[in-house]
Amino acid sequence: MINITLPDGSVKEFKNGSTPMDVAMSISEGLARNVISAKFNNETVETSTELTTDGDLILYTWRDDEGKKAFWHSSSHILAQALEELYPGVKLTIGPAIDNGFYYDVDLGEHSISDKDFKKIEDKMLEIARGKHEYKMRSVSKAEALDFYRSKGNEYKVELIENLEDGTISFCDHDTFTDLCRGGHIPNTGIVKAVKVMSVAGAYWRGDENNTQLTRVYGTSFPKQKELKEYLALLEEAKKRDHRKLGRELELFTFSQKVGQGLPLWLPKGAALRERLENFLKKAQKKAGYEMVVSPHIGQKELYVTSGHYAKYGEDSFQPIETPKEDEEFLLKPMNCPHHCEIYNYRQWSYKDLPKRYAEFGTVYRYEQSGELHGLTRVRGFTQDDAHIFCTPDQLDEEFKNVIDLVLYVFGSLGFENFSTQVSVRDSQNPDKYIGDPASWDRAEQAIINAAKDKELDYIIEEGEAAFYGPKLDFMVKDALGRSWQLGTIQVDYNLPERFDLTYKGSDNELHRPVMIHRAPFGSMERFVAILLEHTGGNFPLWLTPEQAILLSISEKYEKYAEKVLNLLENHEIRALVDNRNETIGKKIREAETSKFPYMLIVGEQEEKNGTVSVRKHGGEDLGSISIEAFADLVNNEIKSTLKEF
RNA sequence: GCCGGUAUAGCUCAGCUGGCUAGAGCAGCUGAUUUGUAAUCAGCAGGUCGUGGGUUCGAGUCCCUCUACCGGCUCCA
Repeated sequence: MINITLPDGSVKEFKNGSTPMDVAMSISEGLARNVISAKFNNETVETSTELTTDGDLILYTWRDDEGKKAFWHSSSHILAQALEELYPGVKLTIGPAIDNGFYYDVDLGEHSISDKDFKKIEDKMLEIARGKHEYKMRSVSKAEALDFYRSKGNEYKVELIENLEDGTISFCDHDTFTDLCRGGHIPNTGIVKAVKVMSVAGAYWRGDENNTQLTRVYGTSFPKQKELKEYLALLEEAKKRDHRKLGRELELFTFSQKVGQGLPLWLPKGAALRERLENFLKKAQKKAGYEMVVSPHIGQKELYVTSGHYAKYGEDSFQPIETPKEDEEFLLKPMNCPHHCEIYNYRQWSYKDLPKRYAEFGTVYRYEQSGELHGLTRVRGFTQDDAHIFCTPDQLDEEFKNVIDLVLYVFGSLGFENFSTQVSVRDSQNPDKYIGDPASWDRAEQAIINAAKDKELDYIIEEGEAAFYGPKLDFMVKDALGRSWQLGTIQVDYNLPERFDLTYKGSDNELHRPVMIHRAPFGSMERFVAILLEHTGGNFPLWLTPEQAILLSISEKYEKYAEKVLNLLENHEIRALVDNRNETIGKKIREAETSKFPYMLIVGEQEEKNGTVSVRKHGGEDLGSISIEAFADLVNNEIKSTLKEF
C-alpha cells in the first residue's frame, strides 16, 4: 500500500500501482470525469501513471492552468498527427502549449499552408479527437529513439534527442501517432471537443535566424464548443480596443505611405494629449529635482563612435547624412544619452553638485526592421521621456529608488495596475556581448535587485536581456491581445561615463567617475499612448482626455445658450465642444457616446431658463440638471481624485 | 530582414468561376424638419479598384514587381 497526500492535507491509503485517475475516482465520480492531468511529488505525471511510492498528489481539471497546459499540449499532438496525415513527409520539430493554446513547428518541405487549409486541418483534428485515443507514455532508449527519427529522415528530432540523456527519453503514442515527449497529457483525445487553427507563421529552428525557417501552426482547443465561441468573441472584443483602430476613430494619429513606414503623424487631438502627458511629467520631474535640457536631432558620427553605439548598431541603422563639405558625417540621433553626456561635460563638477538630472523629451530615430513595425508601439521615429542622472556611486541606490517612485507615480496616475517588472541582467554564457568591466556590472545588477526588493516590486530576473552597456529594470504592460510591451525603463550605466570621460571632483580633491542612470517612465510617448489607449479602450482619465464635455443643443433655438455655456466652461478650464448641428438630440447623443465624450451636456428650453446644463455621463448615467458651477466642481473633483501631486 | 496573408469611396465592407457606364451603409454636401437622453426624411456628390508591368478580344477579378498594412519569427541602443 502507498500513502497519497492530497492538497487539503488529507492522507489516503491506496494499492501500490494505483493511478491518479484511481485516486480521483475514490474522491468522486464527478472529479474523475473532469480530471485531465496531475502532478505527483511536484513532477508532471499522466493520469494513468502507476504510483508506486508515498507522495503528494495534485489533480488538475480544465479550470486549472496546469490542466489547460496538459490539454493544449495534448492538442498539439493531435495537430501534429493531422499535419502528418495531410502533408506526407512533413517533419515535426516542437509543439508546446502556450498562453491561449498551442503551436507546432514543422518543416513542410514542398508543401505550404495558408488560411484556406485551416478548415481541412481542423476537420482532420476533430476526426482524430473523436476516436477517443488514449495517450500512452513509454520509455525508449536513446538508440531506439534516434533510429525511429533517423528512419523518418527527421534531422530536427534527431538533434533534440542527441542533446538528451539516455534513460530520460520517452515517447507518447496515441492512435497511429508517436511523438518524442516528456509527458503531461489528458487521458484521451476525445476530451478535445473544439479546435481552431488560428494562424500560420514562419519561425526559425531553435529561434536562430541563421537556421531553416519552419512553419509554425498556431491553434487553440477547448473541451466545449461553447468555450471556443466565447474565446473567439473575446478576441473580437479585444480588437475593438486596438490602439490603431481607436487612434484613427478618435483622430489622435495617422500614418502616411508617403511619409514612410513607422513614422507616426500626430493629429491635433493627439498632439494636445501628448502635451498634457508631457506637462504632467515635467511637473513631477521638477519636484524631483530634474532640469530640462534640449539637444539637436542629429550628431556627428564621431559622437556615436565614442559612445560605442556606432560599432554596435551602425550597420543596421539609418546611414550617416553626408554634407557638401567632404568628410562630414552626421547621424540621426538614435538615443539622447551621448548628447546628455556632452552637456554634463560642459564644465567641471564637484561632488557637492551631484546628482545632476538632465531631462528631455527627445525624439530619436531607429531603423527598425520593416517586419517589426507595429502601430505606435514599434516605430522608427519616436519621442522618449528621457533623462540621465549623473551621480556618485554612493548616491546610486537612493537615486535608483527615487526613479522607481517616479515611475510608480506615473503608472498610478494613469491607472496602470497590472504591470510586471523585469530585471534584465547579463547572459552569463556570452560575456563578450557586453561592454564594461564585470565588477561594475556586478555592482549595478545588485543595486537594481536591491532597489526592486526595497520597493517591494513583483519582479522577475531575465538573464541575457540586459542592454549591451548595462543592466536594467523594465516596467512591462500588456496590450489588448495580451502581448507584453516595455513601457518604463531604468538602466544603470558605468560605460558611457568612461567613454565620455565624465568626472567630478571628490572631497579628496581627486577626480572621480560618476555613475549614470538612464530612465524613461513612459518609455516613449508613442508606445505609452498606444498601451494607454488599449487599457482604457479610448476612455482616458478625465484630466487627459481630448474633450471633457460636449454641449448638445436640443435645437437651433438654444445655440446661443450653448456657446455661452462653452465660454463659462472655458473660464473653469474645462475642455469642451458644442454640437450645434441641425440633428435630433438622439443622434447627437449617440455620436457623442461613440466618440467617447466623458460628459454630455444637454441644453434646451429648461436649461436656458434656469441657467443649468443637463448632465449625461458617458455610458448613459443621468446626473440631472445642475448649474454650470456645480458641473465645473464635479469635473475638477473627479480630476483631483485621480491625479495626485507627486 | 524572413514565413504567411491583405490592399475596392474619408470609414466599414459587397463585387461568384475574367464579360455592359464598379455597388451598399455610415461620414460629407444641399434641402425639408426644430427635435428632450444611442441613428428624422429626401436628393446630390464622391473611386485612374495601392504602384508598375504582363497574360487576354476583354482584368477590380489571373501572373510577376514594388510599396504599405495585418499575424508571427528574428530583432528592439
